[in-house]
Amino acid sequence: MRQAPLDPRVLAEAAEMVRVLGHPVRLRIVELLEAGEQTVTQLQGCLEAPQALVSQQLARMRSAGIVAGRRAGSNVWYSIADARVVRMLDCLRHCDLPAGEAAQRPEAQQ
Amino acid sequence: MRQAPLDPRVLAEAAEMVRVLGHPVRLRIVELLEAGEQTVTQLQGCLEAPQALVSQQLARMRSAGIVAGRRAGSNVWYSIADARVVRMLDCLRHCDLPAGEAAQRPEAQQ
DNA sequence: TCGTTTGATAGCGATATTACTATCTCACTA
DNA sequence: TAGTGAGATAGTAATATCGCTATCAAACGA
Repeated sequence: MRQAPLDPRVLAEAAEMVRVLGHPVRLRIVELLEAGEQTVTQLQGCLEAPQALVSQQLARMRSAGIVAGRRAGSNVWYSIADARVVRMLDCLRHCDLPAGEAAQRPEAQQ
Repeated sequence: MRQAPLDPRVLAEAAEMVRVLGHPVRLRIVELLEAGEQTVTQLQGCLEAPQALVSQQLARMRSAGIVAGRRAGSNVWYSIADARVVRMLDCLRHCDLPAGEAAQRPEAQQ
């Protein structure tokens, strides 16, 4: 039974979102944001990455509509702005390949 | 309640997979493969894209372990090789934002 | 007002992607 | 064996991404 294919526009949108998420730092950031709003400094602390890098990745995600920032005093609190992201994370978590899948990949074996 | 974060190794793996999926043509290909094995020519027909492009994207996905090809005579039948992909598609489909989400994006709201 | 903290950007070099054309390798068949 | 259809791959130019340093701009506190 054929699944209904994604509408072309939705697919393009989805690909764009997925691409932005396909980066280790950005993926970790959204994972951290899943727990609630975080400031750049907080994220920076968790990621142990230079501030500029964190800010850059946030900017990229912001312009993709994945996260949103809200200024409060001298801080900017970031949060997830696209519901699809949460489900993607959920999915990735529940799909955590049990170490076998990666191993049994043929790929240049021998 | 904090969700258990993705294991770092799994996260890196996941980011890699997600990145590969984050491309309109590749995303469409896996969507087509969801319906079952397809040859390159079949995919090419659906995608209306030059053969080399399809083959290249397949190669990229193959080397990422996302799809697998099996030769049968002069044809190569491709199929999805990573279970996570199917769930990702599922997730994207069930999240198909009904044109509203994109519109109500805050984005530089004051 | 001066210094500090928090965050955003500019600019840059290195590297990766993209999509294309042209070519090459198979497997099959006349 | 020559020809053909199905795929894979080299080569390439345009563009995008990555992560860095340096700087800029607010907001705040002394």
